[in-house]
Amino acid sequence: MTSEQVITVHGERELAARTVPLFTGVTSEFICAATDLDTWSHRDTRPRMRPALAEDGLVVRKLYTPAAPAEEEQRDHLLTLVGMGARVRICATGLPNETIIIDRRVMILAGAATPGDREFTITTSPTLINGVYALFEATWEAATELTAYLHRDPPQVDAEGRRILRALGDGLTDEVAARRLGLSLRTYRRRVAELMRLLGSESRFQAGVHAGEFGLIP
Amino acid sequence: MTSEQVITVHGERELAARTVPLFTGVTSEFICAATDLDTWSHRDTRPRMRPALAEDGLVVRKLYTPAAPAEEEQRDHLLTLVGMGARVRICATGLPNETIIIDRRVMILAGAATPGDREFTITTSPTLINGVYALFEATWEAATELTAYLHRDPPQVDAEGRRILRALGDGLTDEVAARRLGLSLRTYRRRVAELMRLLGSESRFQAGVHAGEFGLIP
DNA sequence: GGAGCAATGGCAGGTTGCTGCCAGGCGTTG
DNA sequence: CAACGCCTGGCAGCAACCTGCCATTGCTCC
Repeated sequence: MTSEQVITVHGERELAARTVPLFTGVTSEFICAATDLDTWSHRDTRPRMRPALAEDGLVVRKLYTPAAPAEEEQRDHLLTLVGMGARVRICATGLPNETIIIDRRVMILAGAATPGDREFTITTSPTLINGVYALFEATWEAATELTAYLHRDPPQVDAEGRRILRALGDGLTDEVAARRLGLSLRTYRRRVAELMRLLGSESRFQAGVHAGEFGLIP
Repeated sequence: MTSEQVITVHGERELAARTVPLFTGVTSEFICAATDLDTWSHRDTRPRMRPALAEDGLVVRKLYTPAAPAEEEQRDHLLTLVGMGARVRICATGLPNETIIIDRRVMILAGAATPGDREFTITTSPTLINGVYALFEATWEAATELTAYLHRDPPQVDAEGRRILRALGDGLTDEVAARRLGLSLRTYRRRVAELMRLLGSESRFQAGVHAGEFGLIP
């Protein structure tokens, strides 16, 4: 039996001191998963990433929630990254605390956002890293490419719309669904027509496919 | 700055010695992600799980790849677990090395299956665990319930069926689609009805959702 | 208050989708 | 050949869905 160290640092200051050499020394792969861009790694790596990305052989993968491309500034930055060769995907389901894996040798996990300093852990344990790496792969596979994600019209569906989509997804007839949602048949169908226009669908089947693709049928 | 230990053990023997008390001491949540059931945790926990599951308040979540329910024996075992109150989901995309999180306080990650002994790491670092936990959540959300997964008839859709699904997904009316596929309207609708029965759908919208879920609309 | 506006819901008449029934074609089997 | 089963496609009738029109309601703004 052996034991390995997991270094825990408090606050971004201390973290930066320890990780700057890591970021500049990336050779083969840089992986990052986070909810949005408003994180230390964003602020920290932006100036340093550019030269690294220019080289060949370096894979940069970034995984975010839909919150990231929601704001224009962040979306533009993401597109810039894509233009520089990074691969960016959006994951419809909730995402982890920030996770970074460098060259599959070093991993940094961010703790919960507490009022005081945040905690970060840095580890080099191959077993730990491989485990998290595989988990990341699974999430990555299920996510959609940023470009494809932005290509879709922003499906801004409100709560009622989602209830209607759920009714449709449950296979209810319009009459039953309308009654269940407290709408008149006419209004329900109006809503459905609006949703179909919103989804760019020309038939209910197609609308079902689209709604599924947008993750609106949970 | 503090540092925490990650214990690395070699071989299942040594692991069992360290983890048996953990397994028996589960109080609130037991999470397991793996490719299939042929793992140490399966062999190890089967006898001990039963009483724990009987109690209320204990959540057991298990995440597997489609390989797990492929074999009848394993499928039966999974269904038994479900019957005992565990939640089992199947993740279409690749899955991690075996991961176990107990009460969100202890985490065990399995290393790669090397010819010799396997490595396992045991850690209690909250930051590490929370990070992996959130990653697990994301994968879990994207996965489908075992019962729903088994409920699907094996979506054995032949080439014509897929052409029809594509026509539906393109939003064509039955008349246009039938003409384009060289079928009579009647036969086309027969096919659609068959597909809907196959997909377990009660409306075309629902069929669209299901077809999308099965990846039949590329 | 009254004009304007947006949302609602009833109605009517249309299209589309769904299915039972039956007639015909085609290959297999006795 | 005849009988049988299977698939096809036309027809008819029904159910479901779609939408234009208009009266009503509730709201803001002048």
